[in-house]
Amino acid sequence: MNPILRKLVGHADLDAEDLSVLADLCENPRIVEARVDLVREGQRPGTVHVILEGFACRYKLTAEGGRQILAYLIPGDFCDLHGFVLENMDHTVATLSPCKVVEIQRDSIVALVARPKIAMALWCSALVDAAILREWLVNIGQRPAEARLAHVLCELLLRLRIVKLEDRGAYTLPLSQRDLADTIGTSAVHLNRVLQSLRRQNLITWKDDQLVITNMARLAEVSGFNSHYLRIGKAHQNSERAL
Amino acid sequence: MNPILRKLVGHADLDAEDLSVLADLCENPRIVEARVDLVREGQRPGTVHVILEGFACRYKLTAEGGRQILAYLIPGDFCDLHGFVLENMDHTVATLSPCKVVEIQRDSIVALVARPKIAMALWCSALVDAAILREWLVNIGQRPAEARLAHVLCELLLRLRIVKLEDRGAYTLPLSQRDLADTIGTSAVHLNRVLQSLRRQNLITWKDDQLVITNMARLAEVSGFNSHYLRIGKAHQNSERAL
DNA sequence: CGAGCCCTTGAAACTCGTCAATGATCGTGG
DNA sequence: CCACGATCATTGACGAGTTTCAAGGGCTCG
Repeated sequence: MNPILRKLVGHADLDAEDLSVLADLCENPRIVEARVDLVREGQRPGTVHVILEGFACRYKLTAEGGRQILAYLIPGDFCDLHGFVLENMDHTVATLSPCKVVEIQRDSIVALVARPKIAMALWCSALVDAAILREWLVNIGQRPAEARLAHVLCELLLRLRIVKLEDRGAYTLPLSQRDLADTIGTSAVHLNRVLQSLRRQNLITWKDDQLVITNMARLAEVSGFNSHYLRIGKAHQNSERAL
Repeated sequence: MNPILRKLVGHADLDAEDLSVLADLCENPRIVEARVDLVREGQRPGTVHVILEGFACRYKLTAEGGRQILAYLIPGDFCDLHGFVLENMDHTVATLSPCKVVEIQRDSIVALVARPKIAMALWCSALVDAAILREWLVNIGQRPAEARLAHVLCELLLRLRIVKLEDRGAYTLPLSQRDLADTIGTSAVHLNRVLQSLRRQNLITWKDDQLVITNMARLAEVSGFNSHYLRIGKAHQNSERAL
């Protein structure tokens, strides 16, 4: 079952032909190993990348050598639709874990957005991405490191649930501590301490890439997490019936 | 001369009729005093607001009472085009200074986006807004407070230049220090100290809302500022000829 | 004239970053 | 096969950046 479908059905009332067009996109996936740049800052991508399996991210490097992760790209996410309108990328897209990726050609994208419901779903999805970015800014700007980390873990839980990659508070989190540090803007050392604080409070466990949120209510509380910005609608909640 | 035009001509090759349609929008502006919410989080705006004069912002409040400013809205900026697609706002839009604002009705927006070049220009403009948001995340996540402040001031210089509200490094900055603190995620006290550090280095002066960047090269250097993400193209640089 | 807001400054406390060292795991090549 | 280097997680000590608390001065406005 295709994560693109799972994601987009939450944003628009796709009909059978829409679904089959989307399913056809995933014909020839490519396996990409971890830590590979898919599209680099300054480039103009000729194709659109979609993640089918694994974790990828957007990031930017600073002159001082720091890396800021700007977004996580999880199965079902389109990486570079903006590259279609603007000349070149203002950031880099890279895999964090091994990934299964499809590259969609320009023609296919044009065919996609010619279908009104799919265009609507992609449009909504882009707006949710922007809302996530705003929430990250609040997160990094206003909260202490422990709350920042907790917030990111809460958000991932809900995003992965949409594409059915979460099971009762548990999901695969194939990241290094440095990756997490670069997303919440702390040093790797401090991230480690904050992580252990969450473990000591019995809020999470994390071993062998398996993250388990053992107390979601409490984790959401310490992080000030409110899922509203993710716009998880009825369609997503009952996506088993919608499909 | 209309700031909407100044801004959009940089993104698309608008013809005479496009320009006149855009100019007609600004017929009945409204004066709004400082610190007034234009659209609140959770609401679904029925109209689209455009700033013609003054400074506004997007912001979110946290449970702990903190405010994070997510974007500055300056003359020519559309405040809530996304409200058209999604049900409700994930953040609040408010004036920071007294503003001249126009409210565009749904019908007029539909008429606007029916014109391909205007739709393209609005689309590009939204993508630049997203790029600015990403750069802010890098700014807050990776740089120390002094560089963060310097970066914001550099960005504003260039954005205001596009709409001809900057003159040889000087522009009107009608914000309080608290506003700046809430944009770079520091306390107001620390912002004050960092501000004075920039003044002591003779990089800026700021008095009676008049900000002067006395050494742009140096200010850009200390903040790691690179204007690339703003996508200021040829059309903007020679906008006096384009109009 | 007083109230309120903004800017400014000092001192103390705290969060967080840097430096340094250790152990664990893992893939690679000798 | 084992040694080696590389990457990652962990911990301690120290210092820098930043917050909080507190107080005072300048300004506007009622």
